[in-house]
Amino acid sequence: MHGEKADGASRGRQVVSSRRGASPGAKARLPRKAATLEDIARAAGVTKSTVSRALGGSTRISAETRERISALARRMHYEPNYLARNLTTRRTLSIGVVLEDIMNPFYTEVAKGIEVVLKQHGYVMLLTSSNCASEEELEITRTLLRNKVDGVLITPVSSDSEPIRMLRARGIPFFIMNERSDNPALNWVDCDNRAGGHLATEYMLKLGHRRFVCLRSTKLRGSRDRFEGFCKAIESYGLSLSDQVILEDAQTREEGRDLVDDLVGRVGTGALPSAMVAVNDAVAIGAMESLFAHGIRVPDDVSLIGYDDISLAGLIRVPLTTIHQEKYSMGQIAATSLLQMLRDGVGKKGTQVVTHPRLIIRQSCRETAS
Amino acid sequence: MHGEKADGASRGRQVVSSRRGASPGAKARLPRKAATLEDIARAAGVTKSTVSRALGGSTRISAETRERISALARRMHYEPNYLARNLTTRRTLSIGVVLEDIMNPFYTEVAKGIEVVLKQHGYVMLLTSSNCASEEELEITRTLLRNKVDGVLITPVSSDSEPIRMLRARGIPFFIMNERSDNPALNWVDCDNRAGGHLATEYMLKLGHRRFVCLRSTKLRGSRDRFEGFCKAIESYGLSLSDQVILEDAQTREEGRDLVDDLVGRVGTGALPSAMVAVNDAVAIGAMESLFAHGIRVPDDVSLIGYDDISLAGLIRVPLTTIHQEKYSMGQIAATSLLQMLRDGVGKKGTQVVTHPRLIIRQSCRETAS
DNA sequence: TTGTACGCGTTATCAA
DNA sequence: TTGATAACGCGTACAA
Repeated sequence: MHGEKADGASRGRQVVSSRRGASPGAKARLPRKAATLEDIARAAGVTKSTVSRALGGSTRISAETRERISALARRMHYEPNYLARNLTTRRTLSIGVVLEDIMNPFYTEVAKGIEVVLKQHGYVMLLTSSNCASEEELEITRTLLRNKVDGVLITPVSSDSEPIRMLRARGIPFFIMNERSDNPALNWVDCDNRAGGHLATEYMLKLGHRRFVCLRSTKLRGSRDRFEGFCKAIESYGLSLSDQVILEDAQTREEGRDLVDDLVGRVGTGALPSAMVAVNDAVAIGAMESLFAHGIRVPDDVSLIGYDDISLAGLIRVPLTTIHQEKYSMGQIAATSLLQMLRDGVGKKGTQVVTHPRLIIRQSCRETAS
Repeated sequence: MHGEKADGASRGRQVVSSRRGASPGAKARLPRKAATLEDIARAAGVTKSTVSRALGGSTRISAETRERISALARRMHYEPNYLARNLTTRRTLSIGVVLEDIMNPFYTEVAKGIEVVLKQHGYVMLLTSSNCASEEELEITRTLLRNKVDGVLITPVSSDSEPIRMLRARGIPFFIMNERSDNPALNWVDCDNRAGGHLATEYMLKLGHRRFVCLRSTKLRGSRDRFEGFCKAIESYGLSLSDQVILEDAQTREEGRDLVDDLVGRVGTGALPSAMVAVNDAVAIGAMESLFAHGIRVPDDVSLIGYDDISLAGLIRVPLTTIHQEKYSMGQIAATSLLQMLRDGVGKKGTQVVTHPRLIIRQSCRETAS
């Protein structure tokens, strides 16, 4: 601890010239030169090939020299240069991860699932957000290619977007998350959103609700399927869709709040349907804010159901009944499968996994009074 | 668009042998060989140095050839190999980011701030969690070194931990987040936790509270300073610390809940102090759960204040009064400063930034009845 | 304005 | 078991 400061300054390291700041006019500071195979070879009195073998765990080397060289390498704080290694081996032990948005608690969980698996296998993760913008997604993908990632995990804007084509063209193994494709060659893991939408709506129907507000989205991933599930459930009960209030463009918490604000402003608090189905938890939370702000109680006056089961769903004002998605698993599945592809090669037919939604009953829904 | 499928398959590319899967017994699939400078040079009838200059924006090249080569490069879908480039330029345009835990909403916001800045400047982010474990942190740092990141952003287990020493020894620019150091050479951005702890407690005192439960931690980053702020505030009101209930080892929501469960079990619901100060929001949320479970209302019976202002703090059952930390800014500041160091070189004295906590008044605190 | 030649750190293929 | 040598893809002095 006390020796720490002296450490960096006084300890004699191999490279004497080419010190930082030594060369005049060098604006940007370059890192001290790290020990290389060559350095160790020199110190050990062998060639770098021998060192490479010793450290690489090759069999064609005597136990004695291996031990000697390993000790030396340790003493010299040798760390292999993965970049240089990639030049010959074509592998970087790095995986590109493209998510819609890191901040989104949904994707945060996915990221965690990925991270755990990758770390376990010694891979690093190059993480970026696409923000759902095609151009940005494309740019990111290019950057990943330039960095020679071994594979890519991606929640693409669309499964036939340009980045997907690029990855295919380059032959880079990749795995699609939270989206699916008809192409049997592609690998993906996706939630059964249709079933989820149906599940949510059916639960409300079973509680006796007959008039609905549906806060849907046309842009959000999987939202179309969820809406289809909603419609199917409604119709299976002999109800008419045209009797329901369908609000579009509900993506965020703010939009959820504003849409409900708007609706209440138009129809008043009295004529409100007794049930609300939201495309996701964020929208549901926004809707709940608006309802309470108007003196409408959840679930006493209006029942409300979300989708995703993000971590805060159970912690909000009224714990949210919602549809659970296996987010952590989604990341794990994708990462594990990708690494397997890296090991075994990619087959003709892709790996395609559908995860199944679960209803999580909390306190935001109740039976209708009637 | 329609030509897409044919693209990868039919267009004659240089490398004819060494196709994927072509070589028998090749277990791991290798990516198709991407176009290199050499390939373009051949196609253009020049040398690779010319191509390098044309694409690198050098001035010593005729506009005509530059245009011709650029067009060719575009047509051949050329992407520079950043890894190979690093061998000569010593820069990778990549930054290693080490956070305690990606899933932690606090660090998620920090990560977002970092990501935005890095992307803006064309850097990629190698993101990992240390999970607060020294060995893991060390291993991660090694991996980052091996990947030759240009710089590192880190929330270290401690500011004099081994990884910090390694980075210093290697001369790799790095920036510490959410932690500080006495060493004037180090760069860090940290919140003034002492002031924050004081702020929270003082607010409670002003509301009339005189008996406190303090849910503190000895492990958590910054928790000692927060506790000091707590103590100082208590004493400045002429109160005795020994009259307060100090509960240690409160880190997580679960621990917050269990500690309060415990306390209520021991002293009963009647003799509970009127105010609770938690080391962070997670602990506060756990405490709130426990209180409600015992029929103790917040803020009617007990006032409760958190710390961090994580995104869900305003959304929980009773919107949480808390101390706000500039998390997003913290990431931004660290990333921006690091990139600047990369450009201008690191000076003798480090950049050290203290961010100031703010009190966010919501609904979990109220004046004492008396 | 362009070409030649070399080095970066590593693995791989020979030959010794 | 070891050594010499050639890649790998790129940048860059230096020469033309």
